[in-house]
Amino acid sequence: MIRLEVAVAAPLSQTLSYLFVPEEHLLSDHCLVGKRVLVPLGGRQLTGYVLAELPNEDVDYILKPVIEVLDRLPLFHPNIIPFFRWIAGYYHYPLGEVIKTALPGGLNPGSEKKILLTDAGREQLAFWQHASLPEPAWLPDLLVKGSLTASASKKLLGDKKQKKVIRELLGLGQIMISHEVRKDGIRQKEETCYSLAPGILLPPDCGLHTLQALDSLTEYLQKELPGPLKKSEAKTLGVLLILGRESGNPLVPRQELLKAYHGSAAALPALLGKKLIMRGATRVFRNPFGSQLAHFPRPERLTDEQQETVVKISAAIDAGQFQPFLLYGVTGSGKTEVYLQAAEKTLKRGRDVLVLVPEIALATQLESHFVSRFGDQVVLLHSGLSAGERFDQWSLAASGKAKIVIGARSAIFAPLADPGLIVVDEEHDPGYKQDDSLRYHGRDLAVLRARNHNAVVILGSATPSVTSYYHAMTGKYALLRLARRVEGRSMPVVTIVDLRKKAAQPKCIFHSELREALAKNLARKEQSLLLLNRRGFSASLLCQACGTPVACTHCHVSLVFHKKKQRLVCHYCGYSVTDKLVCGTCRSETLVPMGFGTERIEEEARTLFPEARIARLDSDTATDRKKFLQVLKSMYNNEIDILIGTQMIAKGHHFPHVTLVGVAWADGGLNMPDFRAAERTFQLISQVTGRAGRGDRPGRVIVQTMQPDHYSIVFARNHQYEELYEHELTIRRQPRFPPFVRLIAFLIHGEGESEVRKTAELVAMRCRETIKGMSRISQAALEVLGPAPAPLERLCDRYRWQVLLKGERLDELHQVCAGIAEMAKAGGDTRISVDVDPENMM
DNA sequence: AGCACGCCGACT
DNA sequence: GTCGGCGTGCTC
Repeated sequence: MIRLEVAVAAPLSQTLSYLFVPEEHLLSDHCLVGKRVLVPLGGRQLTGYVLAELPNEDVDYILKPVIEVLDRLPLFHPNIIPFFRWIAGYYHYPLGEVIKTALPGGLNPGSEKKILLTDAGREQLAFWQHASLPEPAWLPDLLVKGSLTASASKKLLGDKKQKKVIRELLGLGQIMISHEVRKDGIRQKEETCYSLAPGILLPPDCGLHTLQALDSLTEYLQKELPGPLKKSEAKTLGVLLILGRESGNPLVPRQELLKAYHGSAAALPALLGKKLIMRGATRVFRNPFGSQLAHFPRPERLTDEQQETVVKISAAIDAGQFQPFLLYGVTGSGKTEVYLQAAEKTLKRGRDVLVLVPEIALATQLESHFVSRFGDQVVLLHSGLSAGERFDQWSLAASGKAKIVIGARSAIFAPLADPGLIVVDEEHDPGYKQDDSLRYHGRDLAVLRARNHNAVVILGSATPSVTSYYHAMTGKYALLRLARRVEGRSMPVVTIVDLRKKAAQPKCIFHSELREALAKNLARKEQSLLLLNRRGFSASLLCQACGTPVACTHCHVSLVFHKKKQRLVCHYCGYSVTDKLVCGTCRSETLVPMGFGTERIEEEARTLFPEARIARLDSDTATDRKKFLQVLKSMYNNEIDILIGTQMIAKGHHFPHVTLVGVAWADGGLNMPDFRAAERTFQLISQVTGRAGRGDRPGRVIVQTMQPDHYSIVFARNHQYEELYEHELTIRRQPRFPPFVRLIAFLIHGEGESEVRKTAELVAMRCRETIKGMSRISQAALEVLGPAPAPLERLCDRYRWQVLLKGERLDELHQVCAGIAEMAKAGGDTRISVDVDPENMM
């Protein structure tokens, strides 16, 4: 009998203990740590994660036993558990939910309340169908199917009504409630295999046989094996023997047998009957790699800068100590090759490699490079995979079969036993910060995990985040620089076009410079890229009579007009209406599109250059990874002249034929109430600028803006990263903002406006009170801002208020935070979420 | 999060 | 008097 420490997948701040009674034969050598268990908790059953096996000392409550062990093999290594615990503490999130977030989805069984129809109910229902429909609408619709989960009915009826209906019908005896355990949706995929039965006489020289020599082998087997044997049967045996030898595994998948010799389909059952072969199953791992990955050969030589960088990283890998690097390399300077060589070195030392990339966009590029170099040691973890593929890739890493994991943000939790190198590519990318539930930062966790494993971590970027560069300047990270592009390519020339002066050309997004440059590029048969960071046709529809934009009914934002769909869409909650509208304020019917989106740019480009091959890439056109890859591929193959898109096209792609990049409206993000707005604008322009001139011909960039003198735009034009960094520091020193302080944002949101405001006031008050009770020095260092309505003060029918906490020391901040986390469940549906190190201030 | 337990208003 | 509304607190 053992006691287990279990973190359950529920918002509990503590872990719980359960009893486990092992079966005799499994007693000693099967450790449960890292496996999931099904456990009872307050009248229901849910998934828990075993964190430790504890000595069975007495406790003052009665332990309940584990219901079931859900895994045969652990899902994570025990050495990652301190990492999970740290995350739970740092981000003020329940440990069980942290682990649930970390694991691939779909592995979370638990009991579920189900509504079942009784015989009486069935009769009643049959009667109703002949007469009129009964009041609860889901009765005929869904109970006909036999059962309905309580949560599904809640969705249909609303919480209150459903409770009433259920009680009524329960009283009438027409339904009953049952608790059923919902099992994993995800299974291992298995494949039928055959092997030769043991003890079969083998030909002495069988090591030499190949499929070419099948006929002689068949003859041999037919002669030597006892009992009459059809030719097809002997041949099947021969194929089985050869394929088994070739792969080194006597279990041969049925599919491969059939492929090699079609006649085996009929022979297999006969052979089974004669006990000459055996049937089995092996696990197969679903393959998420697209069929057509480009092959990238190893470059013949590195640049001097690359060489120097690799040497430094190699030394750190050899030392086997925690060492963070910030690799600041301009676009096109060959950071990827540095990663690859560092990975190679790490593998040689017998350790694992973890590579993080921002969302799917980059995975494709880097993925190809890593697969070209390391083959099937590489697995992939990102949102583009199906749940089954994800689970398989996870298992490959967990079992040690795969040594390299490439993935988006959540891959930081990949179950590698011994990561010796963690790479975070494009470390400045805001996509590394998860913006709901567990609000972790993939890059920050990468540094932490590297520290836990005594690993090297490389944060790579052409435009490092101000925070990371600050850490490099203050000695927390070692700085590595790649200042020059590979093969002596020059940085593109950037021209800034002042949109204010060109207002004489109405309603055209392409001002003369850009239009002429596009035409020229088209004539030269070179590719162009056009960036605008807003999808849809126009930013809004404006009432011409009273000037009011059409707003979302659920959010405090204007609706974006999508011309092709002929709908107005809310980009926050997805609400949409047809464009046949009148102004909500003055009933006027003349609504005019205002502002631009990628859809509109595409339309104008097609009118302007009817002969050009134009494509658009944004989340409207790239609905899945396949479509996304298709566009990238045709771009790569020079089948597109002008590619229009959102930031999706700015990130990390290598398009060797692009020589012109246009930014339609560079300062679009500058007016956001976010202290990082300028930093982001600089990054976006620099990143997209970096797409130009990556081939033999030099690149050119045209940036259109209303604020040509803004420092972020001027510095981006001149490729002056350090200057931007210095300028940001002077701005952020006073009033204090990161990197000089750390932030914690409390977001208070709920349906009731006054309730939300009141709770926000309470949160701010509680913060200030806690601070009052602290030392003088702490009081001076800590600062509470707010409460104030969030910039997006209403989203998805919920009002939003903010309280911001500033401080330098972690322990002080967390002390204040602890008091707030306690009150996280305010009255009604008003919630307080804690965002440590917020990236998105909206 | 869910669910039980417990304390007050409007119905038979 | 009870039914059923929802606020508080616990879950090994």
